[in-house]
Amino acid sequence: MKEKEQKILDASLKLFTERGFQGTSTAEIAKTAGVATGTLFHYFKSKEELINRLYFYTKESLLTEISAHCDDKKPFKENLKELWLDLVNFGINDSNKFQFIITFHCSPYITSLTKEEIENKLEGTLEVYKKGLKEQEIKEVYFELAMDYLWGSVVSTVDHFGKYPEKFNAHNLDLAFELFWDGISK
Amino acid sequence: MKEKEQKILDASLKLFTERGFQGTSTAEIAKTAGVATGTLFHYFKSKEELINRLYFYTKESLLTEISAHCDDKKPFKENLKELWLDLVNFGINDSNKFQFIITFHCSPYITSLTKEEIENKLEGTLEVYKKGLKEQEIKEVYFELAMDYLWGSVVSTVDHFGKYPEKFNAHNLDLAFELFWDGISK
DNA sequence: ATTCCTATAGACTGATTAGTCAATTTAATA
DNA sequence: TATTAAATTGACTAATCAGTCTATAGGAAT
Repeated sequence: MKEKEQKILDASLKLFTERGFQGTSTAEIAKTAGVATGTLFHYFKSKEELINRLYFYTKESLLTEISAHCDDKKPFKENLKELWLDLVNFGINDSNKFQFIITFHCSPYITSLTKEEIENKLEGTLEVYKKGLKEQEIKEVYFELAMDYLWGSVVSTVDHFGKYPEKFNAHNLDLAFELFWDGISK
Repeated sequence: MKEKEQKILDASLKLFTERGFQGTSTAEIAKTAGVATGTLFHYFKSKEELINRLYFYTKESLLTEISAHCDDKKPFKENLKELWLDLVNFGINDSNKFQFIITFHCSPYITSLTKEEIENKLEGTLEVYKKGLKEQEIKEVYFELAMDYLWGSVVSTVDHFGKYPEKFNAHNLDLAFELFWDGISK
């Protein structure tokens, strides 16, 4: 990826997250990225293409962070905790990307094509869960409900420690995971 | 409240939720409400005042819906379930208001004054929780974490049934509550 | 050296925006 | 009925916006 293209993505991520899509002008993005508006439209044919590429880029970052969490030697709870912790840590350390994802995941500017492309990449992650289900360690709630419960727990945990940074430590992180785990386990 | 003022609030709620704050023009709001732009600015001195009054109004609606859930004769779990169900049902039945609240609760357009005013009204709701804590029915997680866990569970449940409306029935609602309850209870 | 393509710049444009203002209608009161 | 204040209108304006266009600069290939 070209250097200026990356600068434009970084600037957009920051500004879209802070002020929203319509609240951010392409002129501001160009200025923050240190390029001319013409350069922005050279790499991205419209503001909408820019936000779609940005959505794809942030979701890819998230997926990279959470790959490979199914070590058959470890107990299921441990595998699941690693996944949960990776998601929460991504939310806290890469908070701009995480906030962008949750703000724009149901935005009308993101085309369904963009969403499909990235959702397809998510399949692997689900393996952990399927294993736990097979081993009957977790409740027999249907798959979609369990997944939304997992994601909801991650989002509310990240939001919580964003609101109370002084509470962020290993002990409270364990507490938050146990809330999630005791809900989902048998 | 004057009739046209209410029409303007209703139109704003719909349009802000669908297209965002910056994505909605005052001209569109006025047209949807069936008034002239001059009338809009007669009742609301700016677009920002409009969204702040709307935030206050939607949060008041939410609070009205969830009042008085501490019947000492009933077991704690039942009281808490009523509160949880009222929140979830509000999210599903008044989905515009609910979506507006979660979309704009950390928006820069809502002043901290507006937020304070409404948060103060929330105190009463917490009584249920305090009772359960005293009776040692729930885990000794600190107060703020438990509250954020409760709200997170409500949001993810509402989102879930919004995504899969065909799954919305009493049985699955109970399932979703049990996920929450088994997390928080001892 | 010449050709040709990509990268970069920033002035410019037509469209849209939040908010104003002077004129008019409505409603209430004296 | 006459008077006055509040409600309502929509044309108007100055500012801002997304995207275009023309002009250069650089570098690779011939």
